[in-house]
Amino acid sequence: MKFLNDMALFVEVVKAKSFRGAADAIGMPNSTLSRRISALEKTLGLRLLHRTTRKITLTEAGQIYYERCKRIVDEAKLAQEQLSEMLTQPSGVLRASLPVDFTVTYMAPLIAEFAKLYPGIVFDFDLTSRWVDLVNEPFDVAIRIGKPENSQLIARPLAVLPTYLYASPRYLDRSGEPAKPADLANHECLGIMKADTWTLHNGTNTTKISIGSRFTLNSVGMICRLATLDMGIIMMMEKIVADDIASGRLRRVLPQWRGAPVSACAITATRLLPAKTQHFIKFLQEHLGKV
Amino acid sequence: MKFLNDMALFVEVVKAKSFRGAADAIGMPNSTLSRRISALEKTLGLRLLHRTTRKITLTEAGQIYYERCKRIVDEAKLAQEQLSEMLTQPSGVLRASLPVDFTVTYMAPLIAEFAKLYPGIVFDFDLTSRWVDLVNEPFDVAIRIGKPENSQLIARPLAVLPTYLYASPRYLDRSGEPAKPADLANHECLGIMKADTWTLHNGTNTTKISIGSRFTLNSVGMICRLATLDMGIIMMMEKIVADDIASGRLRRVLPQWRGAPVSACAITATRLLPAKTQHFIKFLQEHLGKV
DNA sequence: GTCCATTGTTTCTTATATAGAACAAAGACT
DNA sequence: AGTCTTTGTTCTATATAAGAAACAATGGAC
Repeated sequence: MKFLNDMALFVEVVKAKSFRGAADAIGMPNSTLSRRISALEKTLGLRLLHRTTRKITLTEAGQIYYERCKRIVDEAKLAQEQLSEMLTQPSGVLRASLPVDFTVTYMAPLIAEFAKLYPGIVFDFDLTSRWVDLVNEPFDVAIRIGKPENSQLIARPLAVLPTYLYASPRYLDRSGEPAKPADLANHECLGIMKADTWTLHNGTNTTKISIGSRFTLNSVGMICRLATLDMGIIMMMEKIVADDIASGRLRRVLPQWRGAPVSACAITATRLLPAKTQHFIKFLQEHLGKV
Repeated sequence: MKFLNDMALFVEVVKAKSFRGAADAIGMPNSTLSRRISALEKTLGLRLLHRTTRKITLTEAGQIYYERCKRIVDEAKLAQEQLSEMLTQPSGVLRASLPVDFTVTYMAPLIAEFAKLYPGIVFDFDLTSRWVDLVNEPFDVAIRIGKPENSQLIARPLAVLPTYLYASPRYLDRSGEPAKPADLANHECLGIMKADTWTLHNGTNTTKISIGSRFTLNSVGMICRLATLDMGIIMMMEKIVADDIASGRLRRVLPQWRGAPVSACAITATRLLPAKTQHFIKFLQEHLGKV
C-alpha cells in the first residue's frame, strides 16, 4: 500500500484533465506528477490514462480506478475534516488529574463556567495529591502546584499565587505571636510534604528559615484543619483559608511577610493536544491569573 | 493530501497494536514507521497514539481517525483488487483495428473461437487498411501486416505467412506464362500500395525483381478481384485466394517460387495492457502460427 | 505552410526520506 | 532485586524522490 498518495494525485489529474493543470492546482512540478502517475501505472500493471501531448483521456481501467480513488480521497478529506473539528470544536471526555484543595477552592467556579461554555465536553476528574504518570495513565492534562520534575512533560504556567502565614488565635495565645521570621524556628510550622525551609519576603527583604514539624502530610486540607485545631502555623494561599479567616478560626501571622508564591501548572504529555484540552488550559490561564 | 500513505501505516500499527509488529508485517524498519506516524500526528496537529515503551493505545482522536482510515485502506485494497481482476479476468470492450482481408480470411475463425472462450469480452472492430494512430485513437490493439514504422509502439509478432504468385488462366493465356522470375518484368504485377519490387525464393536462391503496374491500391481484396478479372499477377497469401484457386479463377504462377513471407503483428501503444488485450494477443500468437 | 504556444516527458542536480544500528526504557523472568 | 528481552525512538550514511530547465510533439493562428 505504498501508492495511496499517487491515487490522490491521479484523482487530481483526472479532475483537471491535464497534468500541468493538476500540477499547478496541487503546487507541484508537472514533472513529478508525470513520474508519479507513471509509477502508479507500473505498479498496477496497466495504463490508466491515454496521453496525447494535447489532452489526456481515461482508459477503461482508469475510469474504474478513478471512481474508486475519488471515493477514497473524499473519505480521506472527511477524516481530515473530522479531526480538525476535534481540534477546533472541543468535545469528548476531558480527563484531568487535579490537586484536591486547590481545585475545590480556586478552580471549582472556573470549571463550572468552563463546563457551561463548552457543553460538548464531559469531565472525568481525578482529584489526588500524587503526581500522576501522564505517560501511562490516560489523562489529557494534570494540574499541579509547584514545578514539574520530569522534563519529558510539557508544563504551562497557569497562575502564581501568593501565600501568607496563618495560625489559630488559640495557638498564638499558647505559643506566642512571632514578631520576626526567625521566631518561627520555635514554632510548629506545618508544611506540605517534607518541606524543611520556608522562604519569606516583606517587599524588600527575603529570608529563608528552617522549619520543623511533627507532621508530614500531603493534604493541604489536612494542614489547614490541623491549623484550625491549634496545631501550628501554616503557609497557605489566600483563598484556601478564606473561610477560616472569616470565621476567626485562623488569623494572619507576620502580616508584613508573605511566603514564596506557588505556581500552578498545567502539565501534558505532548504538545499535540485536542481542542478540549487546549481550550481548558487556555481558559485556566486566562481566568486563574485574575484570581 | 500528502499523508495518505501514512494513514495506511497508521492502520497497520493499530492493527498490530505495536510499531515493531506492524513494521515486520509491512516489511519496513520500525524506525521509519515511528517517524512516519510522528509526522502524521504533527501534520494533523494532534496525537493519535499513547505510546509506552511497552504498549500503545489509541487516543480519542486516534480512535476516530482509525475508523476512517481503516475504511479508506479497505477501499484502496478493493480498488486494487478490482483492477487486478481486470488484469486477470478478461472483460470489457476490446477495441481493435484490423486489416480487412487478412481478418476476414485468417482471423475470423480465431476471433469466433476467442469470443466463445471469453464471454466477458465485447468486441469493437474497425476493419481498415490504414495504419491507425494508436496514440490518439482509443484502440486497445491494432493488427497490421508488415513491419511497424513507429518505434514508440510495441509490436508483437503473430505469424509469418508465406506468399505465392497467382494469376487467372485467361491472363496467362493472353500474356504468356512466365517461366522464370525475370519474365515478370514483362507482366502486369499487382502489388499492394506502391510496392515496386518483389522478392522471390525457390528454396535455394533469392531474387529481387522490379515490378510495374498501372494500379496503386490499398486493398488486398481489390487486388485479388482484379487478378480474377485477368488484370495481372499477384503475390498473395495462400488462404486469401483459396476460393479463387478452388473455383479455377486463379492459379499458381512460377510454382517453384514463393514470395517474401509477410508478417502479421499485434501493435499496442503500451506494455501495460488489460487482460482482455493480453489474452487476445496471446491467443492470436498461439493460433495464428499454426494456420 | 510556418511560427508560436502549450502540454507531457526526460534529464540532471539537489534535497529528502529511508534503512540499519545504537540507544533508552520498561516489563518479565529468575 | 538483578538481568534479559522486547519495544519505541534517535542518529547517520545512503538511496530515493523532488524540482527546474530543456526537450519533443502537437494543435492552432496567421
